[in-house]
Amino acid sequence: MANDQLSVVFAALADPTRRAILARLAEGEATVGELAEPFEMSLPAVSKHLRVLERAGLITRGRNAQWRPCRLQAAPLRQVADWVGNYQQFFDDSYRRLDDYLDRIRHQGDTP
Amino acid sequence: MANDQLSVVFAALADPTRRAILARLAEGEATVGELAEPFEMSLPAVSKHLRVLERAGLITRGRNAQWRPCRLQAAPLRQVADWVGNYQQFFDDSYRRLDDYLDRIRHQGDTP
DNA sequence: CGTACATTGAACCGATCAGTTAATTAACCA
DNA sequence: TGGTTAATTAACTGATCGGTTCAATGTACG
Repeated sequence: MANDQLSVVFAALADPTRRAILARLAEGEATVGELAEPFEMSLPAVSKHLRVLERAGLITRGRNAQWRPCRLQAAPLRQVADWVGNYQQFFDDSYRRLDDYLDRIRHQGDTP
Repeated sequence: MANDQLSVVFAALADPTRRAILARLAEGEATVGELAEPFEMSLPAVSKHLRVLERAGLITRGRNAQWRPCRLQAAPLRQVADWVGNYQQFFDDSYRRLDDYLDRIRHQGDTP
């Protein structure tokens, strides 16, 4: 995998377990054990996922006795939003073309 | 890599070469040779990148004699935009917290 | 027909990934 | 102090990635 920041973020997001973890963290911070609970995989596996998310800057980890509460970080998600936002114009064009197409087939029988 | 659609799309985006290819295609369709031109890698390497993008639904390929023109497809990018949009609220909260914080340190000297 | 061009396929390589189990660290608690 | 709990590290595995080179395919064109 490439090591530029955006690539690291996208790679971190390319896994449903990690996205589920982010969704959980959007509701508030949680410990590793709490985050692992919904999954069938081992704890070290979850720990590795968290490390991937941390290296992508998507989460930070604090310390509270023997717990390591995780918190979601918005910045990389904004990066993603900004990147995909560059294609907004393309979305719009794409929709316009679809509309045109639908208009055309809609009026196809009008002038045979 | 997981094989659910969104994971496949994110994985495809987790490479600067592939993102550069998409950026190029946002300006209009192009052949494999044209797409490969800016890069130092071999043509088969670019061909592989294109296959990854195609399997993610990010591009489609047509046929024109011995050329295979590639076109950008908006749908998966919309998927990404929608996904990240779910965190918009979190962005806003995050900004609000930052604003609060900035306000606090800004007024720190006011009431000692 | 034969040759040149655009692209893909096949086989291979080293690196990384996602998971496992077992051992280790670190903090609490009685 | 010793035991329990939370989490990470270490070592290993099979699969996938991103790149290479060389060969094959398919199309145009003289």
